[in-house]
Amino acid sequence: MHTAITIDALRVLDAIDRKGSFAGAAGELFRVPSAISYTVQKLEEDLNVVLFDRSGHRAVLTPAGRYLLKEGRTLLDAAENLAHSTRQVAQGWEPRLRIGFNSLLPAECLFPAIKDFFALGVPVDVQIIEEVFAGAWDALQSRRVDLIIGADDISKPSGNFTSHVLGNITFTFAVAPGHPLASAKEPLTEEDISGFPAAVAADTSRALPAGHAGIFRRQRTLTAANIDHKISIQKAGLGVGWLPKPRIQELLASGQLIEKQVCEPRQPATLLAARHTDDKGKALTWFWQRLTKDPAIANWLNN
Amino acid sequence: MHTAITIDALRVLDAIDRKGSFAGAAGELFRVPSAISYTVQKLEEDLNVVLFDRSGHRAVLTPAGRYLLKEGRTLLDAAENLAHSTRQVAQGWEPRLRIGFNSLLPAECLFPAIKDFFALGVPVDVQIIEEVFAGAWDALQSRRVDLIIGADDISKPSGNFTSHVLGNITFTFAVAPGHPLASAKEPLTEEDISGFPAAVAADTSRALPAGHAGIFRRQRTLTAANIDHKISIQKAGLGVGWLPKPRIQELLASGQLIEKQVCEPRQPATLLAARHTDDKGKALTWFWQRLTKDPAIANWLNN
DNA sequence: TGTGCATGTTCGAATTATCTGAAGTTGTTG
DNA sequence: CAACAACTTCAGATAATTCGAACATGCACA
Repeated sequence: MHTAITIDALRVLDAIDRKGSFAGAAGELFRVPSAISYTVQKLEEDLNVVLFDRSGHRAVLTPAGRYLLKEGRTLLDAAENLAHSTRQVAQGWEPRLRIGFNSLLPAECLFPAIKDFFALGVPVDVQIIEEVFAGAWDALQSRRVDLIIGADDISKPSGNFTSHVLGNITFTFAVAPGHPLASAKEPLTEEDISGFPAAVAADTSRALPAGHAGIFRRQRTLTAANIDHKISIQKAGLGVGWLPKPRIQELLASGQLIEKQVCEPRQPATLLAARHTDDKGKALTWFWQRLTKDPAIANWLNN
Repeated sequence: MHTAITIDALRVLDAIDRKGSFAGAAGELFRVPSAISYTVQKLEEDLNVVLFDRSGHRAVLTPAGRYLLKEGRTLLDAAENLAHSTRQVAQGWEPRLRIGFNSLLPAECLFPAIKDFFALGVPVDVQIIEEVFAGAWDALQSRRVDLIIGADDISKPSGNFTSHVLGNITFTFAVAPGHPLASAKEPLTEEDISGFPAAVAADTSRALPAGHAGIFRRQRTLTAANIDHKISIQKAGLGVGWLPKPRIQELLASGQLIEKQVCEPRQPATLLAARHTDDKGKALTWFWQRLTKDPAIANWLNN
């Protein structure tokens, strides 16, 4: 069995530097000095690099040796971290939890739960992945995410999923104060609306055309990168369209957006939490139990 | 000599996965299957973790085993890169130079320099690797590339890098008013900061895994879908990190975010040439001196 | 249901890697 | 110049790893 760099060799270099000599390293590692010498010479042979200048009484690291020592410490730390986190994964904690949340919701809904989760001190990285309405189930099914907050209740695919009703979300047709439609007579007709560009949020879900839900045909569109941009576009008067009412409550109150009644109103949508029934990760389980009981989302939907 | 994780054991895991069986790994590594079995059992014993489910006919990785395999590959790559770059430090001319360039730039920018370099007649292979804006630093840090032309400054990791500035945008290290770092003594040290989760904006245009509990980094991460979510996360006090100053000017003025001085301030964001400072390769140095004086890139940016 | 095949394990023996102990070399210091 | 310390050399001992042969088990197929 042959390898150039070994974890043990890096440990030896580290001990030599910290103790100042081969003899000091030998003491720390419970070996004899010739074993240290053997390990260093083997490493130099395998790398084909001189690591110590032995012209003097004491061996001194060469630039290459010092480089290997320094970078090798990073590798040593990484190896220890890997052992530790592997043990934690073995105990049930998955290394990463990807939460897909509906872009209609603001990410702030998740923050109290995430804060509490981090306080547990377990080595799980949490990743918030924005998914549009239609793409949530697809993301869960294809395992781009482990948990969905804000899935719709219509396009649930076949498979072993568990879901939980979070609440309903209402939509408002909104325009900027200076937009011609702001002073138009209500309720707005399709004719009124189709004369202006519709602001559309791009759908991040794969292989789905840009969202048509709530848009009238034959109407020009201005596609935004995400829901925040859609809101900005409508505030700027560049486009009109439906927006989730809780997201723009403050903008409506301050007059930066104007709510208009339309002839064909958009029905509220039901939002679900969803997961694969069989997934057993401890972090997933923790978030599921927490978020299905969390009033923050229900409160936000109702405001 | 005793250690939990060895480079050789990780190599064995890697071969088992790639070849699909212990027997396949044995063939690839020129060993007999019982030697593979011995190595795996030794690793399991040293870690005190079951890595393979042997209830079936074929051994199947457990979640902990899969985790170790995945992260272990990072360690394997790092060890190989360390051997390579140590030789580079020792020898001067590195055998290979990998140049990552920003996909916004055309590769033609590099051609005059590469042509002149080949005319030198030195035995160095040059490799051009296309990287997206945010992925450039990751490529450099993980040593998939040795030199970056066109790096951004948003995702620059901590570490010893050299860069050459082409244009400017200022960034601010920001925390929420109620965050512990808000009242911490300035300038903040890396130690101060690494005790709190870092808010990281995921790069959606490239299939890079979002920031994970990297075995090389000790700081926890919370990955946001985009820069807006990163701002929200930091406003909520869930994470800390760098934000583009013009984007948060109003939040700073209104007190929703607090600007903190840090020991290692972030350079302005623009297209940069970037490299590891300690890398001493002669080819790297040659290209660095050549490309940082080359008007071709600056001319292209100004047109 | 029985057979053949493939995968992985067990275990004794062999091989290889790493270590120890003793002696030697070299540089520094008093 | 002698004493001391650091590191090297080298033969032999010990430990780790490998091999080879036999065994156990699961799967596919007739």
